[in-house]
Formats: sequence, C-alpha cells, structure tokens
Amino acid sequence: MAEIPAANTIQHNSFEISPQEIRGPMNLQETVLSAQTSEPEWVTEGASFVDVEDLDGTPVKYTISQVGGVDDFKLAVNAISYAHIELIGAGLRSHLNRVLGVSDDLQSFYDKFAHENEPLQSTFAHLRGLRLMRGTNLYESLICSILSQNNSALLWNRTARLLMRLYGPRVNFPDGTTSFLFPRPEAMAGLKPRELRSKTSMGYRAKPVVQVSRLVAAGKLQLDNFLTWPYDEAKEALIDLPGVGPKVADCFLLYGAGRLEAAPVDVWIHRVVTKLYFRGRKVSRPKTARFLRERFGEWAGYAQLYLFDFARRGSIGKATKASKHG
DNA sequence: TCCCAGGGAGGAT
DNA sequence: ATCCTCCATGGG
Repeated sequence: MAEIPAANTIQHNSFEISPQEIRGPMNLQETVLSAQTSEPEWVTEGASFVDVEDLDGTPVKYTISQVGGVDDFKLAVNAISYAHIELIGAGLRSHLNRVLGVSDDLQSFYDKFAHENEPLQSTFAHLRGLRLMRGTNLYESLICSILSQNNSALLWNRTARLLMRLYGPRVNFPDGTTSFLFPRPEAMAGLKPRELRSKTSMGYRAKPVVQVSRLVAAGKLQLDNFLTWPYDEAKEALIDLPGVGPKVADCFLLYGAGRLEAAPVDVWIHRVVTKLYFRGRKVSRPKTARFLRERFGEWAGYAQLYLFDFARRGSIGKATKASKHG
C-alpha cells in the first residue's frame, strides 16, 4: 500500500521565465505543438503543457504556459515534487532553458536570411518565436527516432507512452498522481523483439530497438559521444546502427543531441526543398541534406524546422497520383 | 480496399 | 551513386 502524503506536504513551486532570459521572441504553442521533438510530445492541459522529468534523480512534474505575446511575454512554471523548490528550482530552470532553446538567437537567424531571394523568409512572420526543442534523454531520443521511421507522429507517440507504462520507472507525486518515465536501456535490453512487437504495435522496429538497447546497456554504445564528435563522424557512426539511416541519424543529432547543424530530410522536407530551391527538378535526399547544410550552416536545423512547418501547412501539399505520373 | 505515415535494409541496375 | 521492393501496424 503506497503512502498517501498529507496535503500540507505538497510543494507547489511557481516561478517565471522573463523575456530578459530569452534571446528574442518565443512562441511556446508553436514550439511544443510543431511535431518536432524526438521525444513524446508534452501533454496539453488547457492553455498549458504538462511534462514529467527526472532531474538528477528527483522526479518533477510541471506545467508551463505563456502569458502575453510573442515578443512581450512571460513563461509561468508550476512544479510539483516531493523535493522543495530550493532543491529543484535551479535544475528545472536550466532544464527548461535547454529544452526550449532560449539561448538560440532567433532574431539573428531571421536577420541573416531576410533577403528577398530567400524563400525561407516567407515563413518568419507566421512562425515568429518558433524554437527548436531539445530532448532530455539521449537514449530516449534515439529510440523514439527509430520508432518514427515510416510511422506517423500519432502512432510513435502512442508507442513511446506505452513503453513508458510497460517498462519505465514509476514515479509518484504529492498531488496523488502517478507517471512513468522512459525505460532505461537495461530494461529494454532483456526483451525479445517478438514480445516487444506484440505488446506495443511497433512492428518491425522492435528488432532494432532491442539491438540498440543492448548496445547501450552493455556500454558498447556511448551516446554522449554524439554531443561532441564532428558532425560527419557522428552521422557515420549512427548510420551503422540497426534501424538508423540518414534521416533518423540527423533527427537524433538535431533534436536529441541539440546539434543545430543537422537537418533531417524526410518526405516533406524533400518535397519543399525540391520545389522552393530546385524548381521541381529531381534531387536526391542526400543532396537535399547537403544543400541545407551548405546553405544554412549553423542554422540548418532551424531552416529545416521552419521549412517543415511551412510544408505541412499545405503550402506545398502532398504528392498526388497526377503529379507522380507527370 | 487503398494509401499513407517526419524511412531503412538489402539487392539489382 | 541511384533506383526498386519489402518491411508491421494503424488511421483516414
């Protein structure tokens, strides 16, 4: 029987993040809901978002919402934890700063590509304040990136949540709620792919998921290497992993490891880049990736993020049978 | 029933 | 290098 804490032990820890702490505009809704991250999307609760994190061994559940506009705002954070605010406040702040990319100098990004012959600038007005979300756990990011291949965001998010509930550490909060963190690699390494497949509907991705988990659990794959290795070297090593190709590798590097020079090329990016930058001429995916990195450099990841949203909004549209057959 | 989903692996050309 | 085809599973 779990202990029910007395109500007066509940710690409601509120604080704000001010515009002075953020470089340039911020649009929290666009940022969270742009279907980017390599980890399950935050839960929407009214105008707020809810997330659960393990901060150095201390589980914290928090809500975050934006008050005000894109340029004149504050971010309101309310944390629930058994730990006192003095213990987790600073950790949660730095966590959010990293996850939300508050130190990315968005205005300089806009200024740098504001010229007339740059198609990307047409997205800046509408997407102003859209920031690139980083993952919080390299293993989780890599597994989720593998789950996302040839899958919909809806389905891989559902599968990831299921993995958490089935194999992840259970954490309790003083408000009486329970959550599950993402499984540790050791918990996944012992599974049989067929068993995993039947329980989570992840299909053929179960095999590489288990294989990668075993490598991490055995210490044969050090994921923090990808934070510092040169881009080309990191990508090569990732592609050697089962279930990891060029797109998943770049996804992990960008969203998981926060490598802004990575630009994942999926069907949507391939379409939009082909149309906007190559006049519809056939260009391979590897060439598309190289093009993005050469044109946008340290902002390649951001360019990809803005182009992705632009494409998904219907400005480009799906390939139809008519267009496929000429 | 069909096509598609933020692709990857293995093979043939 | 570039182009097939198959791969599990669920949604529209």
